[in-house]
Amino acid sequence: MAKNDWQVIEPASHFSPNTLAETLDGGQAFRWKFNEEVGAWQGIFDRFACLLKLDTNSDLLFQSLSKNKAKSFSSCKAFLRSSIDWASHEDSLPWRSDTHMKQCLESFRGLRILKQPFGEALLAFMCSATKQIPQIKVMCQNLAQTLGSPLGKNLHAMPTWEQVAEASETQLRSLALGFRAKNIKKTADLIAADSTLLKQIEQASYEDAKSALVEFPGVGEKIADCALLFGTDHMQAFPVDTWIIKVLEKRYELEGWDNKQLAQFGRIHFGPLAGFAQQFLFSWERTQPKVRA
DNA sequence: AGGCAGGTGGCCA
DNA sequence: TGGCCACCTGCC
Repeated sequence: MAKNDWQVIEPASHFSPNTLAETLDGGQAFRWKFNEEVGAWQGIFDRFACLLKLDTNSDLLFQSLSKNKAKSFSSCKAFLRSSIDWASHEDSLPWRSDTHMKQCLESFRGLRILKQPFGEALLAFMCSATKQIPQIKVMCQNLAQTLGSPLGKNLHAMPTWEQVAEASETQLRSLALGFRAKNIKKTADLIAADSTLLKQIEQASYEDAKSALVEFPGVGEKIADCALLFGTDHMQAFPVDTWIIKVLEKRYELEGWDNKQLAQFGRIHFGPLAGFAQQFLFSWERTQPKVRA
């Protein structure tokens, strides 16, 4: 691969190798893997495939693997939310008064929230119920390979919801979706039946979008918050999953609070960037060595 | 070998 | 409201 195929997509990026990995492959997106041969992250988002790697001077380098290289480049910038000043976002989190938050920030400087296509985020997180990251990645890969549009070189986009709707529940089950298949099929039918529905939800306020999302079968508060955090600009969305429950109980002494109360605590304590804070808590907790009883 | 995993929905008191 | 349980599937 010729050197000049690489373009600087973000000069002097705020990423470390670790936080780039954690951002791309730490549980918010499921279509990235490290390509050992090339020494770069290879990923697919929207209708684009590309490579990303950090240069020694911490420039972030990009190489398109799909057609329409110019559009691929600008779309990847949007996907990375490159225009956001992430360092000042970090500074605005309540680390001054919250020692655990401070520790998480110090461990994951440069971590950020990606901007995935809304429909993709919703689909991926509908797959995520009681699954671990490697298995969610398999489901997404199966969905893309079987139902998504080809991008060349055995690369496939995630299917649109209309494409999902064309599959039967049985077919979806054969893609290792398990009991999620039924709800994903029903949700796909609802979305396919109203061509503006998903766009309307995407453009609605946080509260309105969340109420609309939880109407879909198989979408509760947690999945709705994930779709909104990773697929829209609503960074106040605060997904409460098992990891976050653990942190809030242990570090914030909130034993006995239910998930709704925990979500409310998160949005109040961490503020308008609660979802960004959540990602630090999540990454820290997820990468802690397991303690054996 | 059985229990559990980035949940949700249904049923029961 | 609050607690309990089934639900696919793969991995420890």
